[in-house]
Amino acid sequence: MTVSTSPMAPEQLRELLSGDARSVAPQLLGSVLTHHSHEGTVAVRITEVEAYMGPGDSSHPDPGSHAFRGPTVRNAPMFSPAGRLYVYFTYGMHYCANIVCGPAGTASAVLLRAGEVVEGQHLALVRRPTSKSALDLAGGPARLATTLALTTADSGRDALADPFELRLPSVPATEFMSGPRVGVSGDGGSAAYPWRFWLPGDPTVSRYKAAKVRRA
DNA sequence: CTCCGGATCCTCT
DNA sequence: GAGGATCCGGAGG
Repeated sequence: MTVSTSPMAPEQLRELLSGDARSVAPQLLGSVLTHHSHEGTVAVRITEVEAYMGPGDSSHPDPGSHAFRGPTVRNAPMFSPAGRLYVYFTYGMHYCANIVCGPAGTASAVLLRAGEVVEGQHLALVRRPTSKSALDLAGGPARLATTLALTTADSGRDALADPFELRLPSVPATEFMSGPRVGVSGDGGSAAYPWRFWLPGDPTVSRYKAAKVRRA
């Protein structure tokens, strides 16, 4: 797969990310997040994201957001300047990573849900030995975080500075899909919050699973 | 292919 | 004390 991204001055990129997550999220489709370490370099082209808002925007309260009830120790990076990482630990074993958006003081972030490993496939496979194909190296938010070696130690760090790089696509995605967010319980996961965005037809995007209906 | 349960512990109530 | 922005493997169709 051809990757076409363009370099951009960090301050220009940060300005772009300072919009709210719902408008920034689709612009991140096709972007490439790179992580360098002593182990090597892994780069992921983002194919699926979700927007989460904070309590500051009263016109769009987001009950699915970690920041819905205000700042806590865990979600503090969501309130920090655009371009930082917000990484959290969940289900007792998984990490998930967001790019913080919006101006400092608001809590707007984009969850990186899936991507394609475009550099460092071997290292990615070492980090995710259970992967059965290249497609699932970063096909899921926790898989993507593992592939890039992201943990809570990275939460609050700047994604636009060493050891990270973020490049937006040279041409923004002209077509993308949107729909309800995955795994969000309550109203926040309903069709009233169609804040999941993905590149149509990309094989790394998780197949949509409708919430299962249960009988009493 | 789909469905379902277990893993495992941090975070906030 | 409950539940989670998930993943994986096993059972069944």
